[in-house]
This record gives sequence, C-alpha cells and structure tokens, in this order.
Amino acid sequence: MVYKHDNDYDESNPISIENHAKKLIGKTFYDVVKDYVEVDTQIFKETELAYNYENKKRKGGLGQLIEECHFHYACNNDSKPDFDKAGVELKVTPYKINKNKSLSAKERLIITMIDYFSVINEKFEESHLWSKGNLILLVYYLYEKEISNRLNYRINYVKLFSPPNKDIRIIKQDYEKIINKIKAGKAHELSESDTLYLGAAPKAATSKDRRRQPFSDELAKPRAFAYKNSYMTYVLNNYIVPNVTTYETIMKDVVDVNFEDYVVNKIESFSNFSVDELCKVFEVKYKRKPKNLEAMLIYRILGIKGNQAEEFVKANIVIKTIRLNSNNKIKESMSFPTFKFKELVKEDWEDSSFGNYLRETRFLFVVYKFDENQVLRLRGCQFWNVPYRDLNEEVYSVWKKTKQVIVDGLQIINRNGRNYNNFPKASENPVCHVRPHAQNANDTYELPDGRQYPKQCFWLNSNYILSQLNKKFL
DNA sequence: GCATGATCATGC
DNA sequence: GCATGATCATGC
Repeated sequence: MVYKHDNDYDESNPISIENHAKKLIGKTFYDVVKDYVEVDTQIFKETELAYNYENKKRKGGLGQLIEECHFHYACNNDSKPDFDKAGVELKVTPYKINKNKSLSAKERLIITMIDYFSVINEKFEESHLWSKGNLILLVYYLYEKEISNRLNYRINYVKLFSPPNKDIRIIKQDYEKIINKIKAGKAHELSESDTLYLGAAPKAATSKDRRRQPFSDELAKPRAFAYKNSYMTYVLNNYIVPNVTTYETIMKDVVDVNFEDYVVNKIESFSNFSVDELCKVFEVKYKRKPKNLEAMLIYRILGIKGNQAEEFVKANIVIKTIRLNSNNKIKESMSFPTFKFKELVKEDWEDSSFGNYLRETRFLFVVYKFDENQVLRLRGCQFWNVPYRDLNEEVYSVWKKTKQVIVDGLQIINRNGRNYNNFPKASENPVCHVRPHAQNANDTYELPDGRQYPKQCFWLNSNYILSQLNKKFL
C-alpha cells in the first residue's frame, strides 16, 4: 500500500471538513505530501515529482495538493463548490508579515471566472459566484520571500469563513455593478477599483488573452470574481487572527442604501460649511492645524471618531482632499507613494506598482473651495477611479518613459544649485508627470548606476484632476 | 503665472 | 525614521 486513504471527515458537514483541515495547522506543504505517502523515500520522491508541486507556474497547485493529499479527492474544475454536499469552497491562500509586524493577505482571493455571457442572467443569490463565495474554508499559509521552494511554506491558520451580513450587502452591490457594466457593453473597461469588496480581477494566462462579451464587439480581458486584497486583509485580521485592531463602521445600522450614495449624501449635507464651522460642529479643537484636518472632518461627518473607517479599509478607499481656488483652479497636483528607481526598471506595466495601485485603489475625492473671502468651504465629494483609457494610454506612456529614462541613465543638470532632470514633465502629458516627493535633498534612493537621487513619485496633473471633478463643485 | 524642483511638518 | 499630505520658491 502506497497512499493513505483514511478519510475521517464527513464531506456533507462543513464543521467536520473544517476540523479535518485544522490538522494542517503547523505543517508545511512538504509535510502534507510526506504524510500522504507511506514512508518510502523513493516513492515519495516520485510522488512529489509526479505532482510537480514545486513548479511555481502551476497555479492552484498548492490548493490541489491539499485536496489530493489531505482530503483525498481529485480536484474538480467545474463551477460547483469543492465540497459540493456541504457547500464549502476550499481556498489555500498566502499571507505575509509586514515590516511593522502587521499581517496582510498577499493576494486577492479568486472565487470563480466571470463568464460574460451567462453571468448577465444570474441573480446574485443564485449566482455561481455566491454558491462558491458564501462559505469558504480558508487555509492560510505564510509566504516568505526567502523561501524558494514553496513546499516549505507553512500553514498557520485554517477557518471556515462566511461574509457577515453587513458585508454581503456591499458584495451584492459590487456584483450588480460589475454585471451592469457588462450589460452596458463595457466588459473591456472593467476594473477592480470600480467596486468595494468584490472585484473583477484580471485572470489571463497571457497578457494577450481576450474574451468575447455579449453587448459589444470589443474583446475583453478574462476576469474572475475575487475578494479584493484589502478585503481579505481585513478578514485575516478580524476573523482569522483576532487581534486588537478594530475599526469604526460608517454604515452602523443603515440598511438597504447604496454605500457610496450614503457617504456622498452625508458629506454633502455639510456642503458650504467652512472648515472653522465644521470644527465647531464636531468640536474639533487644535493648537496647530493638523495637516490632515480637512480629511479628519470628513471622518467626523461620517460618524467616525478616529481616522480609519472599516468600509474604507476593506475596500481600499483612499481619501484625497482637493482644494479649489476661488477662480476654480487647482493649485497643486496630486501625489502618490514614491517609487524605487531600481525596482521600477525591473517591472512590466501589467504588474507595475503604480499601475496596480491605480487599478486597485478607489478614491474618495473631497472637494473644498476658497470663497471670495478666501475662506475654505466644503463643496462635496465624489468616488473616483482612474478611467480605463487614461490609465492604459496616458499613464502607461508616462510610466514607460520614466522607466526608459532610468534605464538610459537619468540626465541631471545642475543650474544655480537646482538639479534639472529629464523625467516626464506635467507639460508633456495631460494626465500625469514625475516629480520629487522627498523630505529633503538627502532623502534619496539609488539609481541603477549607483548615483543617489531624491525620491520621486508619479503625480496626477492638477488640470487633469480638475477635468475629472463633477462640475457642481465649481 | 505657472511648471518644476524642493522641502516642510505631522503622525505613525 | 519614514511616509505622506501639503505647500513653498525659483526661474522660465
């Protein structure tokens, strides 16, 4: 006898399945394979190679390993949940430990491919997505950069997970938003940042892979329904590894209202209040003006005492405050995280950090405007994510040029103590440019050729931001 | 007057 | 110590 087949779990009972899975805790994938095979080095080696689990390109391989070696069933590739009789979907997924010791999901959690033709006829409650996404057995393993053989990753958490009701409401709104975009013939413009917790994540074998869609001749990238990385990070920290981090909720007991509409209406009920008036209303007192005062006031309006809201964390929503002058101009461009020169040159656009940031982040633009007496007043807010064409044409071209400039060797000319460079300028592109974003001249990163240069980031041009704003704020 | 380079300052 | 929101300052 070569393999062990003592299935001591009831495949129709979620708890029994979970209990069986909990035996995985503390094991590496290597251990799991070893436990599956009788102690016979030769056979073990053959099994290991036969499954080819070490091949990183074999996606889903680790999930398959758990299915075969721990649950002893052959993996199915159909749209039914893995444990059909129990309605449980098995997901083996990585997490990581950040520099500051906090935990993050390493990846979004792919649920099921989107079939653009059939999905438009599926109601959320009866959808393929929901049959797989409503009860998931999460098997979390720790991803470590230093470990090259992924069989050596260790499984540390196992838990059944169902999204709580407050999340289901938002997941359903997300689902409908995705369906509506497909119905509008815009499957090719789907973006993860369109939605909050459930995203339409890119899922192609190659970057050229395209699918037909029902209401347009344009070919669209293959995409899958996925719980977003930000949502899974929240799940990890709040349902899997309970810790002290709790966030305040915006939608405390408001039911059956679209989340974004609720936020916009709430904020706009304070339209035309000056910053001072808002401080009075919400009893915000300070000696020196905090730099994030205008964003703080938005949290107060939403009933949040601190400066993080549960829904924003889960949905990866970033608040950006925008100041309009009385002449309707925006003085400053919008900055983003800095990039490392040596890392940017190694990236592809499809998986670049700035590209991914824009693809995956939803923004809440909060607009303030100086009135004729130079008093700053709240005008309102809008949710925003970067439009498909702006990202893939304009931002891409600036990103590509930036990479090329670094590869070719950044040209630096010093005139009167100021360094002038040949990074893409705001005057060269309508959407974005590259500019310093450092504390001072000594706050630098290394260029590939060894020179140090002040940290830079991509900025969205102020005029471009202006063009994206709802005209009612002017 | 605005684009571009530079840096301040808070808060984690 | 660093990320990031915010804004200054110079010169074209």
